[in-house]
Formats: sequence, C-alpha cells, structure tokens
Amino acid sequence: MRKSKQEAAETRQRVVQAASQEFRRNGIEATGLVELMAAAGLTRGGFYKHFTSKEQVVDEAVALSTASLLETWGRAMEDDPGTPSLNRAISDYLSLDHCADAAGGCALAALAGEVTRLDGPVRETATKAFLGMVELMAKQLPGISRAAARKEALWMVSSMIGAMTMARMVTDPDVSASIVKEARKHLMK
Amino acid sequence: MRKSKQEAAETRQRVVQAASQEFRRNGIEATGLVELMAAAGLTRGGFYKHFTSKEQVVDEAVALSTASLLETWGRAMEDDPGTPSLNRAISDYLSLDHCADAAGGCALAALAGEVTRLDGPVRETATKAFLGMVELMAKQLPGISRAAARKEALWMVSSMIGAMTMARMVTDPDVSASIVKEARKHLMK
DNA sequence: TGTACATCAGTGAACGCGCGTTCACTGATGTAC
DNA sequence: TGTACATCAGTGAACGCGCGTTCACTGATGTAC
Repeated sequence: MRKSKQEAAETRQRVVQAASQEFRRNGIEATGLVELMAAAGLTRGGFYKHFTSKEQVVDEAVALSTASLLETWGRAMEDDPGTPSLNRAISDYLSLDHCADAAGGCALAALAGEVTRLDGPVRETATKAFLGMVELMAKQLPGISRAAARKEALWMVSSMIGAMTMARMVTDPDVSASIVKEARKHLMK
Repeated sequence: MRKSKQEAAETRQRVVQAASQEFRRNGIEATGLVELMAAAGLTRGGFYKHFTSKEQVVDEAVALSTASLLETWGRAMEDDPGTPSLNRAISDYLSLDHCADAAGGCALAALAGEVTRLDGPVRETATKAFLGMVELMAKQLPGISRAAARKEALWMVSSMIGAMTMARMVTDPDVSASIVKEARKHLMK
C-alpha cells in the first residue's frame, strides 16, 4: 500500500489542514489523533509516518491557519494599500460569518487560551502570527510614525481577537452581533 | 471519619475555590479531579460526596471566580462612583500583575475559548458574568444614554479581555507590557 | 527495458496510562428515645 | 443526660474508556543492476 512521493506529500498536507480545522473547532486537547486522521480520511496508525508527535502537528496546524489569514490580509493590502484594505480586513474579521466559522477562522481567536498553557514551539508560532498581524495592520496606518503605528496595531489586533472571542462565547446571538458591531465602529477608520 | 455539617460546608467551598484556581491556571480539560482535590487537601473519592459531576464543579468554579471579580469592581464603584473608580478597575485589570496571575485573575480571560466549546450551564454562567462586567462598567460612564453606555461597555470589556488574553499568550514580556499599556491608554477616560 | 529487491505509506491491533466515576469501608457526627 | 443506632464525609482500590504511541504486517512504489 505504499504511496508515491507526491501522494504522500499531499496526504501530509491534508492531515495538517484537517487538523487545523478540528483544533479550531473543538480545541487542541479535545481533538484526538483518531478524530484528526479520520477528518483527513485515514486511520490512526499512519499518523506517525508523517509526524513525530501530536505536538508537531499542533504546531504545523497553527502555523498553517495563521499563515493563511496573513496571506489573505497581505494580498488585499498589496492590491489596494491604505485605509480601504485595512477597513476591509477589520470588517471581514469582525463579521458574523467569522463568528460562526471558528473552524475556518482565526486560530488565535479560537485557541489563544489553550496555546498560552502549552510550552514547546506552538506558543512561539502563535506569538509570531500575532506579531505578523500587527505588522500588516501597522503598515496600513497613515500619517504616524512606524513606532506609533505598531502600538496602535497592537491595540487593534488584541481587541479584535477579544471581540471575536467574546462574541463566540456569549450565548445570545444579539449580544454577539452587538459586540462585533461595536468593535467595528471603534476600529474602522 | 464523618465531619460536622460546618466542616463539610467549608470543605465544599474549599474545593470550589481550589478548582477555580486550578482551572484558570491549567485549563478545565487539563485539570483532573485528583489534581483538583489534592489542591484542596483531599483525595479523589470524596469528590462525589459534594458534587454530582466534574461539570458541576466547573460551573460553580467559574461562577465563584467571576462573582469575586464583580464584587471587587462593585465595591470600588459604590465607594467612589464615576470615572475614578472606572479608571481604577481598568488599570487593575490591564496590569502586569493580572497578566502574571492567571490563577487568581479573570476567569473569562483565562477560559473563554474553552468555555465556548462546552455546552451545559457553564457557558450560560460565563455569559452572565460577561454581561455583569458590562453593566458595571456602563453604569460608570458619564454623560451618555444607558443604551449608548452599554454599547461602549461591551466594547471596553471585550477588548480588555482580548488584551489580557494576548498579553498572556505572547512569549516576549516587552510585548505583553506594550499590549496592556496600549489598552490602558485607549480605555482609561 | 526488465527484473529482483528494498523502501515505506497506510492499516488495525495492542501497549501503558490517566481520566471520570463507582464502591466497600471507616469512624466521627447527628439523632431518636 | 446517656445510650444505641443511623448517617455520611472522606479514603483508596477498582471500573471501563479513550488517549498518544508502538508495532507487525501489507503491498504498491522506488531503485539497482
């Protein structure tokens, strides 16, 4: 049943992708390897042909999903620099779609609490992702020094993540909607 | 080895208190009943003399720690209403002390992500705690309508929780300090 | 180009382990008379 | 007030279960000649 190199590489990528969704949906600890491999259409045993431990796939999954968010932001900001693309990114992030789609959304909004309690490379990966989001936001802020823009962006990104986290936690959809709406109102320029 | 009614009630309270600290320190799922009972100076078996399930103690632990935060805020705001006590609450929340003391701090900053994935009464309890914080903040906001104050407070509380969450996640203490400092700068009146 | 052999992706059973929960037991507390 | 019995907080062993990880095995792919 050996697979070709290309097939194996595709399988590995598929596992990381499936893992990143399952982790964001159900949490890292709560997602077992069986569940994760099943989501990629495989059985448990094959896992260790691609990864040395669960920790490794956690790290790669967080890296993949945050890189994907950064890429989306980065592309939009290259095409159309300045305030419009910034507002678009904020508005997309603070949307009810994003609120409802934890599995496909920002890994930090879904996993920050859990990542904080992990040691090993994952927390470093998450930190880099956060700072990457901050840098991208900072670049789009007009008319202030780079240092001031970075400070402002630290505030923007951390409060965006907080708003999304609370919008998802709260049991009343009206409250969720108010939280993201108020956050948009305060952050869009 | 039967204990007096008063001793038993004290024991129960001690378990909930210990549980709330362990959950905030290590996460809900990651904290076992053995660990939790040991933190209260007991062995595993006694747990079910006080609680029907782990879920129950999780709910009570979240309720206890959020009630304690609300009480602190509420007392300060009664003694000294208006902006000063509001600023004090914000400044205390967004402090490096709070950042370093997850076990003794805001349960929502530590556990929001995990709570979101739980069903049962815990999520409802956390929602009520969040709305309680919002109401207290709203009451201290001067010169605007009640509805406007509530909206502003939704924004303030969710961004405070986001700032604390990210300050704790990030691996660089300088970044943690910048995050809480910027949040203070934006929220204190 | 064909052939023989080594490699290895994927399977499914098995491993030890810690989890939440249950239970028989102990002995001090509470209660009925 | 004293006595006999029921109650029950707390203990520690045991339960089934699912976890992360390991392993013998399969058979298609890759490689050496």
